Amino acid sequence: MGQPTLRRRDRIRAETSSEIKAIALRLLAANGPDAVTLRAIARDMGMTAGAIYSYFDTRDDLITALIADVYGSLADAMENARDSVPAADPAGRVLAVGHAYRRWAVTHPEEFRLVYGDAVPGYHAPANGPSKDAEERACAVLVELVAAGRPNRDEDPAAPRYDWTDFGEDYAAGIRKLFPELPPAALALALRTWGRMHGQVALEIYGHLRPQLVTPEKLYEDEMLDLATTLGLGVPGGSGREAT
Amino acid sequence: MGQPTLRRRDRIRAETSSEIKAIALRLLAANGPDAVTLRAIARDMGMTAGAIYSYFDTRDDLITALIADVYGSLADAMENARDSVPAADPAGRVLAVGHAYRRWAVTHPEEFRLVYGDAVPGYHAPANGPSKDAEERACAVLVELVAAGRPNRDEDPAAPRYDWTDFGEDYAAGIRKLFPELPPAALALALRTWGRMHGQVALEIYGHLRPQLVTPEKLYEDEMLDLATTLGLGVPGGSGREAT
DNA sequence: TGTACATCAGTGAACGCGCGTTCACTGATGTAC
DNA sequence: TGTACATCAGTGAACGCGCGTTCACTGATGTAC
Repeated sequence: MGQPTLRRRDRIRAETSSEIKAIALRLLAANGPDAVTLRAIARDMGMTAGAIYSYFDTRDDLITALIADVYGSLADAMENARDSVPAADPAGRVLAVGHAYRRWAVTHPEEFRLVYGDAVPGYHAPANGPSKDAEERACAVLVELVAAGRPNRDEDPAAPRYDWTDFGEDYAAGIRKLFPELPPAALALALRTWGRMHGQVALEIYGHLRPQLVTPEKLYEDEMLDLATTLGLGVPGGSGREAT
Repeated sequence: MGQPTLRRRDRIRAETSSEIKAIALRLLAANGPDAVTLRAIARDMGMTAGAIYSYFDTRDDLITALIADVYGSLADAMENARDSVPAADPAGRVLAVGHAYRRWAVTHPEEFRLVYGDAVPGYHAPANGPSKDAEERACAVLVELVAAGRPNRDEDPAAPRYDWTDFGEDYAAGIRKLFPELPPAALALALRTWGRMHGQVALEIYGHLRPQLVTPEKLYEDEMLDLATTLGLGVPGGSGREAT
């Protein structure tokens, strides 16, 4: 029975690999991005720095894996938020997803910086992007929100301004496979939605809102309500067909 | 005549100090934040690293000065944009300022990261914020934009939700001195405006929009048009009183 | 069950690197009379 | 105008630091018969 034992070694390998990432995250959250070094991680694990090289070829590979994990957890949070509100209440879903985005960022500020800033000094992301999957999942959630409002937005003057050549080829293909009937303007609106959630959150996390504004969540709430209106989704709690 | 010569020394001091910052900026723009080190700057100037210490007490002091300068240039760009459109066309002003914000960021991506991200590894900003003046100038521009739309926004349901205790004391005081009749809800709206400009720009600069979206300026244009509507400013080119 | 061999995770010491910062000094520039 | 002194910008060598990465090695774990 060579299989079970081989599997045992593999399992231990996978566990150690996870532990490396977990400790890297802990260091990131506790002491900021500068603290995430191979030596510090090894120190925390009671290992030698060199040992990490049997798990990750390079420091940047580790960071890349970290970003993918972290981005995945943000995508999880967004998906969970979406699923926590019935599809019949699309405005409610926008609010839920929006607040999940901010909530996640406020609870995981260093992770937010890792994904959306240049948290780690000297890190260079691989060419194809460090975490295409998670980014696509997050995007899909937004596209779904926007798509729900389409019936109320048909007269949108901006609609005819977009066609698929406005988007990256691979990216557009990926999204169209998930939403075959989606018009390009809806994807544009989804990206605008993302930007709108992102703006206030980024300002808050990077400390540009906090001393000046005492109640950022109130401001964000207003922004999300206005966003739901822009998307033609009516008012939270409604069916999405009843316009304001 | 001791004065003129004393002034000469002072002038040379000021010039060298400026040159240090200029070279730091050049390094930042050319090679990214990791390249901004005292040694690299000194190397570029044909000086010794230690010499910089007669101009800046510490590396962080230099970075702080840099941020203040850079933020000031962004504030300049915003003020110029505002002044390039007559006050009678408030929606046009929103578009001008919005595009100036993005334009500046796209032309100075590293500087944008310096101000709004954590560009420089190991840098810790001073307690009172590295560039309160420039931030206040930029904010004032936005408040002015929002204030211009007030007549058309009196029925805004969000208006009564804010009072001055929602804002930092010093910050509120500074703004109220500039705009004595401003209601707190207008300041809230100004911060939301900022967030809205910032979101898409930050995504673009940090590379989250670019491969997926080919025409970010088009998307941004739409966002700014919608923003002008939200602010109750009507349509660019109009007087601001004629609602859509 | 027992023995000979293979695998491989982790060691520990070393490498070269560039950094911020300090300090005793030199030499040109400016000052006072 | 000339001389004695003060200022002070910049030198150059050194400090200690922590980093990523490499490599020959050890010793426990697993494999084959």
